[in-house]
Amino acid sequence: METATCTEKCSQVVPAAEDALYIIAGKWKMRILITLAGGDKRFNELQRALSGISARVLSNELKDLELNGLVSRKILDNGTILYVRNAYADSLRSVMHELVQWGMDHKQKIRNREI
Amino acid sequence: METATCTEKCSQVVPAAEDALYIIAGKWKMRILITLAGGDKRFNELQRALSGISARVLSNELKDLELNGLVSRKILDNGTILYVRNAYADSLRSVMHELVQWGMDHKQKIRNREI
DNA sequence: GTTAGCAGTAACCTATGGGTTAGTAAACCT
DNA sequence: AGGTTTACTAACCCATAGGTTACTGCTAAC
Repeated sequence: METATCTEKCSQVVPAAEDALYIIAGKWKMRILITLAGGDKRFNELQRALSGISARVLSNELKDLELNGLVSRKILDNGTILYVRNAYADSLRSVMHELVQWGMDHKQKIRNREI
Repeated sequence: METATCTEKCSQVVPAAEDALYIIAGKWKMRILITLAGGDKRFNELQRALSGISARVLSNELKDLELNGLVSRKILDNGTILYVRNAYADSLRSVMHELVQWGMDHKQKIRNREI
C-alpha cells in the first residue's frame, strides 16, 4: 500500500523533525554551539565572539539552549558565570553534518545550473 | 589549535546548514514532499490532502520547491497540471532521517526528565 | 570618586511567515 | 444555461523572531 497521505505519515514524522528544527534553526543557536565548542565563555565574551548578536537575543538563545540541555550555566567560586557546551550537544553532530553536506551539495548544484 | 571562533568556523559551516534549513524548515515543505511521495497530485488535490494550507501559501511553497528542483510542475496534454516530486528530493532522505531521529530521541529524553 | 566591565532586563520597533477572505478566467458537469 | 471545479492571484491581517537603545545593580580598576 503506497497511500501515504500527509495525515497518516506526516503526523508521525513531521512533528519529530520540527522539534529538532525548532531547536537548531534559530539564527544564532548553531553559532553559539560552535563558538562554545572552542571553550567555555562568559556572557560578554560570547557576545563579542558572535559579533552582531544583541544582549537580549543572546540571553534568550542561551535560555533555550539550556532548557534543551545543550548548554549549561556554570557559576564559579569567584562568582564568574560561564556558559558551557554540554556533551549532549555532540548528539547533534550527525544532524549538523547532514545539513551542512546537503546545503553544500545543493549550492554547488545551483551554481552549476544543474537545477 | 582549538581556537574555533565563530567568525572562522561559523562562516564556513553555518551558511551551508542555513541554506538547507531554509529549504526544508517551512511549515509545509516537508509535508508537501511527503504527500507527493504518495504520487503526483494536482493543486487542489494537494491542498485537500494537506488540510489546513491555504491556496496562497501552497502556491508559494510549490514555487520554492520548484526553484530548488525538488518538485516539478508537469502539464499534461489535456491541460491538467500535476505536481511531481523529483528524484532529487530523495537526496534529502538522510537529512530528514537524522532530523526525525534526533527529534524523537530528544523528546524521549525530555519525557524521561533526563534533561 | 568615577570610569569601565559584567550579566543581564525592559520597552519598543520591524520584517517576515503564514493565515483569511475574496476574486479571477477557463474548463467541466448536468 | 447555471453551478462546480481548477489553478491560481490580490489585498489584507497578525504573531513571532530578531533587532535597537537604554537601563540596572554589582564589582574591579585607575
